[in-house]
Amino acid sequence: MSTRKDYVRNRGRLIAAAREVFAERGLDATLDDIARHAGVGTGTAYRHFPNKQAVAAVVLADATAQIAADARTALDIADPWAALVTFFELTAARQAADRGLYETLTGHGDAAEQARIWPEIITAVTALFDRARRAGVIRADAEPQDIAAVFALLAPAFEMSRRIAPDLWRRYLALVLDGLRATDRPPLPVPPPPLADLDLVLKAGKGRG
Amino acid sequence: MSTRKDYVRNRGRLIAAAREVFAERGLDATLDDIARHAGVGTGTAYRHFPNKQAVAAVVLADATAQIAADARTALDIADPWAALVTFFELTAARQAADRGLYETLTGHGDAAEQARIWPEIITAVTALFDRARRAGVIRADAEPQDIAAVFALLAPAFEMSRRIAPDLWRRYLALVLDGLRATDRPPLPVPPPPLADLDLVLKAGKGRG
DNA sequence: CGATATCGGAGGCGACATCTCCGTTTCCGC
DNA sequence: GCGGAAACGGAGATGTCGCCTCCGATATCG
Repeated sequence: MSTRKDYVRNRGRLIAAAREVFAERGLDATLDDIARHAGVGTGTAYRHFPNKQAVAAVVLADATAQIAADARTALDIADPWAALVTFFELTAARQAADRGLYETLTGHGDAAEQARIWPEIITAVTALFDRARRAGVIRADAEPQDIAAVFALLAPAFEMSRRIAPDLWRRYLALVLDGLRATDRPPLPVPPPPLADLDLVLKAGKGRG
Repeated sequence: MSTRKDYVRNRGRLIAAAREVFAERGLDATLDDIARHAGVGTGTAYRHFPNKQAVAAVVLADATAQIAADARTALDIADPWAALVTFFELTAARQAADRGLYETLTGHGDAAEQARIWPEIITAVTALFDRARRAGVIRADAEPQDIAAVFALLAPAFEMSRRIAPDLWRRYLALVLDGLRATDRPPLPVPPPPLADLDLVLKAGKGRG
């Protein structure tokens, strides 16, 4: 913990660069990439952080916390369905803009970060779902853990958006939300995965077993 | 092209092993994996096939052709919505059982195989969509190219199914189909990607730009 | 049984990401 | 300013991994 000017400056540059690089290229980006983007040497990067995971943890901690906060904030919206839609759209927008973020949320990143953030998200979303169900605006057989699956489904939509049109994800989010809305439709054919298997839900989409 | 007993036997073993290995582990499986699974040496594998892509092409050619055939067959079903649902369920089931297949369809594999099969699929699905739209059972703003996106969205669901419960994908397919069905819902917020960008839709979900 | 096609799998090769080492540069207190 | 400690930079050592080749061993068949 130094106060030297160059040390502080480079630390700031590294974190800013990490934010941009992870957002654009995802968690596979190398620490060398980040160092180059920050305009510092790789040695400097490794002096500031023991490894790539440490940088990712710093950069992504508040991004994930933000998601949970958004879910809690959405409870302030009076209309239960509007609250749910607002939460999904805000969260999806954050993910569409940050590849590292949705990779983290959907299981490609640090398992510890997921284990920390998901229970928080699920708790907040459960409140949103309960309210929506009481109001009869969400299909009765939707469960809070489906949100983890929905985020996983949207990951390819975010990727498409990056390549084709920045807003394309809105189309497929709307499609999924319409499927989630209450109607006279037949019940979903299979129960959701048990909450205890949330980690498995998230790891899906990732390769290797 | 030999008729020696060991040659023919090993070729059969290799193709059978490739089918299993690609289905279970996806296109990232190595030809060495396939050889080991077939109980032959890697040298043998490389004598029968110039490289991994060649094996994949042999193994996946009929699987993808089957999808297109399924779409055409679905046109024989009288009810337009039932035809669409049947096609999706059949195709999704095939993909859920074969990781190599959905990786190929959604852009992780050989670009040539995709370029060959997708126009065929889109043509057949366009007929299904047109009929459904005329009958008013599908939302008017759904386009045939959305099917490529829907398959991409389902890929994570297939992955989950493999890890958690073999039928879990049915839940999320049902959700998406319910979103696709005609109702009094607001139109989708963004147009679908142009047909000309189909290759970009498919490449999404894959890493690196 | 011998000629020849085929087999098997160790290992060469190239690519790639992680992280270290040490000569050079910057900083800051005196 | 000046000197020494702190920090920098980036070449390259290291380890991993997948692709594919080579050649001595083995199987097939006339």
